[in-house]
Amino acid sequence: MGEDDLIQQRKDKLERLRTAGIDPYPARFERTHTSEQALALLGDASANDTSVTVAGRITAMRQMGKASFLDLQDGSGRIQVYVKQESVGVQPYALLRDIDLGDFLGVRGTLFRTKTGEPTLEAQTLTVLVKALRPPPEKWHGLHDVEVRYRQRYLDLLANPEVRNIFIARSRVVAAVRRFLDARGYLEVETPILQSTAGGAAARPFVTYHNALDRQLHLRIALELYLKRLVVGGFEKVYELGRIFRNEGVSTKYNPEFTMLESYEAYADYHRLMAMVEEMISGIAGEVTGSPRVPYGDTEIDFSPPWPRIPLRDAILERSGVDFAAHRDAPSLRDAASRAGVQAEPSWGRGKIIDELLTLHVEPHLLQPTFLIDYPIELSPLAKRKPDNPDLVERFEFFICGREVGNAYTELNDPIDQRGRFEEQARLRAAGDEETELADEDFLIALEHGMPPAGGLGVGIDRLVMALTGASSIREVILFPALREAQR
RNA sequence: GGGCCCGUAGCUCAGCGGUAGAGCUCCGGACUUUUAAUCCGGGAGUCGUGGGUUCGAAUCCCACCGGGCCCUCCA
Repeated sequence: MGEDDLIQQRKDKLERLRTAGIDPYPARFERTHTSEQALALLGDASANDTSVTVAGRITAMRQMGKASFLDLQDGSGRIQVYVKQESVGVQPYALLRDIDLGDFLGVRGTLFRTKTGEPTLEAQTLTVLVKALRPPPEKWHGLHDVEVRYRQRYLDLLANPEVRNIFIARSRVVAAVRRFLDARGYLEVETPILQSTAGGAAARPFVTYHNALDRQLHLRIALELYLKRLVVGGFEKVYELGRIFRNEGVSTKYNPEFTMLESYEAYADYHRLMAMVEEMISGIAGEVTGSPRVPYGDTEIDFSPPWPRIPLRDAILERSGVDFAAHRDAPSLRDAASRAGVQAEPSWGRGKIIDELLTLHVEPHLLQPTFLIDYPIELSPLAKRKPDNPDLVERFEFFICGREVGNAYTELNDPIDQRGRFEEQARLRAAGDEETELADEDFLIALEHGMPPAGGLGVGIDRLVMALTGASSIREVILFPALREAQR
């Protein structure tokens, strides 16, 4: 029986229902209980014999002549339904002939326990709510084909409860972030996704076009520059939780659109932000998973503060033997890096080589939450210099499960220094580096009006959810991850 | 963009030069407390697509399409 035949069979059943005067797609249905609420009633002796009405999708059917058992799944769980010809009548019972797995049914009845003790709803009336025209995934093995899981996520969600739980966790993480920041007096804002120049990060943007304005636009690659304008405008604590877009490859760590949290707080510096990150993320871990320690593979991640704070220079020196502070120019550092196995291309500047040393030698080892602090100025065109060392900036990134999850710094608010940094980025771009920060004249004008000292934070929400749920691929925490166009 | 692996029934998979298979799903029959219900019977396929080698290709070779993992790219 091919797929088309299975669908035709279900269409035939649909017609039989219609012929019998049954609407297979009624507009509404009143249920009195979810499956979870109904099951809870069985523990309550005073509720015995009360009539309950539930509704859900049929996930299993065991028919035994004049009686049948159905499993009904709804948003709260699953409940077994017992349908007896004697109770519902001969005609309604015969209806089951035209019911399939995947159909939705409303059931009114009373609760009892079977002889094996399973709480069960004995049906008095059945109502067809939806006739499904395609068969659901098979029940034993469930759905494992990764491509189908991603392309038809609804089937994945129906068949695999652990997948459902990941996305429930994701929703709770986002809600907890909002609660945390709102409670600290932050204001949630929304800034443009379509921008004339996409700034705030070193990444290639997607390009699009506005017909009426006859103008090329870019999808944002970061939230940063607009949020800082708001700090200039007097909002002292702002944040945005939003989708950003980067025109780059797809892998277990990267999806071209992902969710970023960025927050800015006047009169905070990067030390304050480290304390806030520890408090926020360990708190979220507790709220979402029930504990600040979360299982990860055969070990566990401990989110309890404080997290180690390691200067980037020390971390790279320890893991690769390269002391970038001892190599003040790109050629010298390139030599040292190549001895440590990093093949730097000629177009790479000093910052890019340091970044590569970090990615290759340090990042994979940072399983437990760790702050790396004090980055070289070449890598951080929007961060404020350290007062005692102008080659370094007051910046940290934090890592969990061997992946970068967040980035923060004391914001550069000196407009003249900022202009100089953009000019340096432009020189790197001219030298062949495609991923540099683009100068944003409008942003510079804002800074020239004066931005208070401030600390800014960015957190990759997808990767945070990965760390909290033990997911090994970013596609497991994005409902509809980027894929190539389907065949056929 | 590169390397390795994968694509066979609606689902999960076996078969790896000689007539396309299993379990579940599906259809018919029996069955009033089943729960991977059971028992009897029956259906189900462009073996990802296109070329090639061969008497003969799901099986070997090449290209393409799609997916996975690893590299590259990427805060």
